[in-house]
This record gives sequence, structure tokens and C-alpha cells, in this order.
Amino acid sequence: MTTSPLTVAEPSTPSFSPLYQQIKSLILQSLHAGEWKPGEPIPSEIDLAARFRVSQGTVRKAIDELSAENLVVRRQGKGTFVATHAEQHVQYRFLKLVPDSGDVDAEGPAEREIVDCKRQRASADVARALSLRTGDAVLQVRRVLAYRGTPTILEELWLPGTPFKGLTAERLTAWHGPMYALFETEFGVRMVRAEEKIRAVLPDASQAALLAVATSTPLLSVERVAYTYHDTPMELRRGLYRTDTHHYRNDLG
Amino acid sequence: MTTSPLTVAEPSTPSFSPLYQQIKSLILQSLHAGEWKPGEPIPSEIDLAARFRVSQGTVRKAIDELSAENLVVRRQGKGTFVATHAEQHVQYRFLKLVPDSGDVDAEGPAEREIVDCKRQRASADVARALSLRTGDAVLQVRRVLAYRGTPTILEELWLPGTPFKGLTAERLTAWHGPMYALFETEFGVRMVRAEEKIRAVLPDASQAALLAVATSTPLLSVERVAYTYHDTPMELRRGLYRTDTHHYRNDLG
DNA sequence: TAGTGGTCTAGACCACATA
DNA sequence: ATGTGGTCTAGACCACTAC
Repeated sequence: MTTSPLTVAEPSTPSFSPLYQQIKSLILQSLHAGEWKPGEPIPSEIDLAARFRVSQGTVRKAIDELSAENLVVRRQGKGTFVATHAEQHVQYRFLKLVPDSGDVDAEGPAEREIVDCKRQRASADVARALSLRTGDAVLQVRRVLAYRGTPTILEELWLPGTPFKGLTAERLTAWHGPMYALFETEFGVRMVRAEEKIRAVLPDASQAALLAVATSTPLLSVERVAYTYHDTPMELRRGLYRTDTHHYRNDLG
Repeated sequence: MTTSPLTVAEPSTPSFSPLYQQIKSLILQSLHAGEWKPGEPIPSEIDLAARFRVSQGTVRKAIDELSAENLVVRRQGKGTFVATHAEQHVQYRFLKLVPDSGDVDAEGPAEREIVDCKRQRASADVARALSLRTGDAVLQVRRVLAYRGTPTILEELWLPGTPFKGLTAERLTAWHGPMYALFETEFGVRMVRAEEKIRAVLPDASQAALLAVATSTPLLSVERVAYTYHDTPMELRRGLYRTDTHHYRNDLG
């Protein structure tokens, strides 16, 4: 391999990027462009090395980082696959609420009920969170999640109208499996990371009714913005969690 | 380098560990044993490679993982250093409470006030969290953290008595800087990771008084167990956070 | 100038999966 | 038997830091 790779890293260029970073970003582009679909394998390291005219080790390091960011999944002997929310053991990718007792349990809420799903115009704060303009079309979904008959999570979420054109309450209700898997397979929107802001709040009367608690019951307010590739916000979610029998679990490295 | 390394990895042994994992665990032992103190450099990759009779690349991969776990810090051209809570920009290693407004702010609470610090016997739940026996000696500390004069965090923490013999309210009050830095320099206890359980609660009368809020104000209850090397729990901390002007920020990968 | 970590390469062998 | 990712090595060169 003596010929030059795609982009020769100029020595002492002000903005310099290691070769493997350039390769990583090329692979990221292909992921985003949908060259390989979620769940499918990407080309082998050797193939990618040939394609980009670099060594296998350089491709390896690029994939190492993509793997660390959960964008791809390596499987020894089989290949490297585009990460997907479907076919994944974990039902709820970003949900950190777990029962106080069971730990190995690892089960998410069993019952889901869509309260409603309607198109509307983005309010100022929703628009800001989703990088839209106030008044742009958005989809609003409300639902309740229950553990063993006990309603525990009240969720309200907003999606940008354009990418999610055609999403209805019926399709949501008919869908069994992770909501993010539906977004992925039906709308080509893959959530890759999220930010949450957590507060303690008291519910208003309607919220309390949906969760079957008193309005004096403190609840966890979890506001999540989920992003797809290139840090594009694609979902705003506001959840109210009951924390009398469950808690939000967080690991700090 | 043709001679065998420390432990020859037997082929097809039931429990097999890659060489670099073995090296990592050897380095970890030295870290735990205090062979290199926090803030000090560890030997260069080449030296470690010679010491363990493996290639530099293998040592490199071991250090890569230690670095990803924040146990060491690499500095190009200078060396690899044992991570430390002192001399670190971040004042509060595990605190995720940030002002609603400021983001770049990155400032922790400016004022700290030790409410009290006393020796006592571990209750059942404190003992369980710290892997002690009920009745074992523990130190209990209570303090209030304030942002610009507004008390915002009420913290109650328990430390195992033996490793922290000699810790008093005076020493805590006299100490300026991160509490974990004091633990590190004065007691040789370095916290490397933590787990938090978060709930929404209402304060009792005394808690409300210390935070200057009504007993009807919902607060974030953050229970943290911090671990030193080898997953040994060394601190139980229960915090009550006001979330009217601040929020708990979490990034989900 | 010397030493450190950072990048890149090339090749060997291993473990795993599949046909 | 073949192809995949996983490990390990050895050596080259680069960038940063210190003396």
C-alpha cells in the first residue's frame, strides 16, 4: 500500500485529522446515507481497507470508535453490523427506570397505552428543542406505560412533522416492539444518542389522574431530546415517572 | 521478544484472557497498591512493555482501556499519569446538577457548609451499601451546598470508619477543594466510579428548613454509592437537590 | 536533542461462525 | 475450508514537551 489514500493528511496543516478519523467520518457518511441498513452487515475490515486505500488496522481503529458509540456492533466470526433498535434485546434503549427490588429483572413496562396522537403546530419551546421554527408542523403523542397493571410512566413526545409524515395513533397502537424500532424501519430515522434533564415536580390534576396518584405525589420529570446522526434532534420527550416503586438508575464513570 | 510473557495464555483454556487484559489487571494492581501515586506519571509504555515482556502495542491497548475508564490520563509528549481528583479542573467529579440557564458556566456550588460530622454505628441499610456489618463504625457527614447564596443541595454521607480514621468536621471545614481530593491525599482512598439511584421526594421539616423550602416542594433524591478500586464501596451519599433553578443533566449514549 | 505518547502499517496467528 | 473479527508483534514516522 504505497499509493496515497483519499485525502493525504498534509503535514503541519492547521486543522489536522488522523487518517482513522477521516475513515470514521467516511463510514459515518455511508451510515447516514443509508448505504447499509440497520441490522445489515457493513463490508469487512479488509474490504473497507481496500476501498479507502488504507491498512486494515486503520479501518479497525475507525470501527472501534463507531462501536464504542453504539453505531455499529461487532460480532466475532460474522462481521460488523449497523446497530438497530429492532432485534435488540433491550426493549427500551434509553429508559433508565428500574424496579426497586428486581435488578436482574431487566424487564421494561409490559403494557403500553397510546392516549392520543395528533398533528399540531410547534410551540416556541418545542420548536427550539427540535431546531424547528415556531408554528412548524409537529406530531404530538401521549401514552402511559404500566408495570404489572400499575401505570408508572406518563409520556408526552413531539416529533418533527416532515420526517414522520404518515405516523398515526393506529400505527403506533398496532406496533409491538420498541418505538424507536418503528421510527427506524418505517421512517428511516435512527436515534443514536440523547440528553436528559431531570427534575422533581408535582403533577397537575390530569397528569395525576392518568397515573392514578394524588397531586401531592412528587414525580420525576425527565425531559429527553434524542438525536439522529450529525447531532440532529429528532424527538422531544417529556416523561413523568412514579418513583415510589421504581428509581432512575445512573452509572457514573 | 520470543520468550514467554508472565503468564502464557493456554490455548483453548476454558477461562481465557487476552494478554492485554492481563497486563491491564497487573497495572491496576500497581495502581491499587499505590506503586504510583495520584498525579504522578506511570512508567512509559516502552518501560512497561519491557517489564511485562510484551510489545509496546499490547501495553498500549491495556492503557487505552484504563484511560477510557478515567483511571489514568495520557498527555502527549509528557507521559501517562495516575488520575487524581486534585489538580483537576472539575471541582465535582460526579455532580450532575447544573443551572437551568448557564451551560458553559460549568461552575459548581461556591459555598459549602458542614452541618455536622460524627462517628456512629452503621444502620442496616448503610451497612449493606458499604459492605459492612450492622453496628460497624461509620462516619456521618451532613452539609449544605449553595449557589450564590441559595442553598440548593443537602447532602448526608457515610464513610466506613476504618479507612477514614481521623476525619473530623474541622478538617472538612478547613479543606478547600473537592472532598474526593481530600479522601485521596489524606486517606489514600480514590473513588473511581459511582452508581446513583434517583427519585422524587418531599422533604421532612428539618430538611426543608436547611434548604429554605416548603415541605411541599418536590426535591430530587439522589442516592450515590461511590467505589474505589476492585468495586469496593467506600461512600454512601444521599443528596436532596432543589430543581426549581437547576436540573440533573444526563447524557445517554 | 531526546523522550513521550499518537498514528499507521504489515503480517502472523487465534477464535468463532458458517457452509 | 473459508472468511470474519480479535489479538499480538515489530517497526516506522509524526507531534508534542522538556532540557
